[in-house]
Amino acid sequence: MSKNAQSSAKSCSNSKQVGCDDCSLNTICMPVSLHVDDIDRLDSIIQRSKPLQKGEFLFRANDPFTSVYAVRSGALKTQLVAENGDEQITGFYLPGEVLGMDGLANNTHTNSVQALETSSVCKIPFERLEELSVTLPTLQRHFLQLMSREITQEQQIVGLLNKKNAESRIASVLLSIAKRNSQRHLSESAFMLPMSRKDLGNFLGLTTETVSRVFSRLQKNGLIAVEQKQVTLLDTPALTLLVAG
Amino acid sequence: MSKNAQSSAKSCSNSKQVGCDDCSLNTICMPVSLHVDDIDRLDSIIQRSKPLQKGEFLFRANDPFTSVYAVRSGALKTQLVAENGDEQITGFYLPGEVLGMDGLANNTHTNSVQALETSSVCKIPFERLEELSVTLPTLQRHFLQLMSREITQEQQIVGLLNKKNAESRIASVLLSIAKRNSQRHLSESAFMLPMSRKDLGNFLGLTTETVSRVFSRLQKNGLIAVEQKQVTLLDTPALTLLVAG
DNA sequence: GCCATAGTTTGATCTAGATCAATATTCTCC
DNA sequence: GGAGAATATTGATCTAGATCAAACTATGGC
Repeated sequence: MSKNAQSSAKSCSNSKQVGCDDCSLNTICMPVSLHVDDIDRLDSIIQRSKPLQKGEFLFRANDPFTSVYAVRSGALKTQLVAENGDEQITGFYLPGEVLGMDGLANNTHTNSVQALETSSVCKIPFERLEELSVTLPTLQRHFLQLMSREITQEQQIVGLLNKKNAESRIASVLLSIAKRNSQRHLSESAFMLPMSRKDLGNFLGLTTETVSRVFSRLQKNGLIAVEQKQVTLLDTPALTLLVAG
Repeated sequence: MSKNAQSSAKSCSNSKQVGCDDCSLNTICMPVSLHVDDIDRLDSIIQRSKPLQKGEFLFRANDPFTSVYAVRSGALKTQLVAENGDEQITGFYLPGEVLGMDGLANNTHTNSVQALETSSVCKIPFERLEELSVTLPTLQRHFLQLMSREITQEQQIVGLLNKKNAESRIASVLLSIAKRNSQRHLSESAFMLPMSRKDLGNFLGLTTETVSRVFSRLQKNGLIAVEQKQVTLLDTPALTLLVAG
């Protein structure tokens, strides 16, 4: 059994055939109070396909927009590619999180989405979702909220990049992952980073070397323990203070 | 007549009582094909109030979310305020542009919005808009697109901050304003910057000094002419190249 | 018109993080 | 299991832009 398959099996708490109503992630991706038969209707439009292997693309920039996607297991990164070829990672997506709304503006995706490890997603065709939304106002509102949250998150990142040094930025990402893990009832103090130092640096506007140095320094100062991709937060209050500072 | 009143009268091509159907900005803020009576229905929910003076707030962070707003004249800035007090400007909004969608996520605004000069806005109560959207799917879709565009714009800014130097960032903002002016059939090579050097620096993650120096350098190299807030783009291709480089 | 205040410009110096470079470690695939 | 390729760490040096400092200029209030 490969390492990827292991980690996939571990992070995917649902078997392939499970529906939304049985999915342990439904409180994250669809935290709306829907009737049982409404959930069934939602469930009926959702397509589940075979998992993406590490490095595989879910879709690419300029692909036509058809659907949004909920992550079921694994982890993915979204990225923009500039004309000159250099890439900007715009986000990391963990189980329960929804991505793909970038494609709505022009019916074409601006981001490419790539699996960081073996990952599976639920594909939600947008036209079907829109039809469903007409009779389910709370579902409609939920999607507006998801998008609004995406906007405010991006704005937070802009603030992070403009106002914070390398240590704050790294601390912020670590705490963000911790928080999202705790929402999935996983450990919020010990976890596997799904992305490389390079990806993390790209996302945060830092070089690989700086990311590595900051990890070493945080470890030396007893705020975290790092062993390859395994990270343990040893002093969350200090990390929180770092982010604020 | 004050300078502000002049610039307001100039940039506001609509008198106070004009409706959406007569508003010269409707191709920007509501570029959806609506029937005449649908426009009237939209028009009927929109509230127009007295202009904001420079420095006045449209709303503040933590205010309850009730409405989104279309800029009719003037210019506004949106900003986040961190716990430690420092501010991050998240956007500048010009006539025809819609703001306030940040409040949808938690029914509370995360941004504060402040007038950079005398400005008037159309207030669009969101609940009324939602009701209207049920029977006007194109209106619904339009709002999703507005929000999607906001997400991709923020992502572009993240890329700008992470990958580009001071000159590129400034050039990028100048070209952005030029483009938005041209959409309003104003000059795209000569315009008044509505924001201070400080605001521009805050937005772009630069100090006032650096903004000032870059302006001087771009002027010395013949790419722009600057006289206080009046900017003239003298070599748009070179500026475009700067942004790409 | 005059003053106070805020905003802008320009110069000198400093520094966080980039860049360059070398080594070490971990994956990958035969 | 081993060769080669990624990926990560650590060190030395360099630099874009910050910071500190000092004029200079526009602007709003009286």
